[in-house]
Amino acid sequence: MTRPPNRSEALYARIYALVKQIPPGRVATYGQIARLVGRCSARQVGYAMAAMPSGSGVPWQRVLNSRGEVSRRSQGQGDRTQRRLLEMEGVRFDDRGRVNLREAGWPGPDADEPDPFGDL
DNA sequence: AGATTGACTGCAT
DNA sequence: CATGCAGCCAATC
Repeated sequence: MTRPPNRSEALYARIYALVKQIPPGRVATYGQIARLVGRCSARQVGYAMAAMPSGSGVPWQRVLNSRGEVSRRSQGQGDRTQRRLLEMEGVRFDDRGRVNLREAGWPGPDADEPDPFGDL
């Protein structure tokens, strides 16, 4: 049979699958996704996002950096679009353009629902 | 095969 | 809390 799929492709598929599990109004970090996927660094997650075709159904806008901020893109105004999409979902940014990960952070794939007592 | 870049992160200053 | 530097893995030249 043909040779097995490249590790990179499987890795990308994993990343996309996890990002798809992030519920609206929540955000995750590159490092968080990387750890959930395993054997993957945050850079690969960012790279996967950049290599992802538009319209793939992946809520890429819900992935932020470890500081809870929208990462600056090398090209285009994608970062602006990302922030707008998140605000539209109810994610609030402070004056410095940062999101409170303690509040809007995605708990994980096993807790896709926010806790009812999530008030600190 | 070596060097450079990239939607990153953690630690030191 | 802002800035700087090293580590990180894959893609591109």
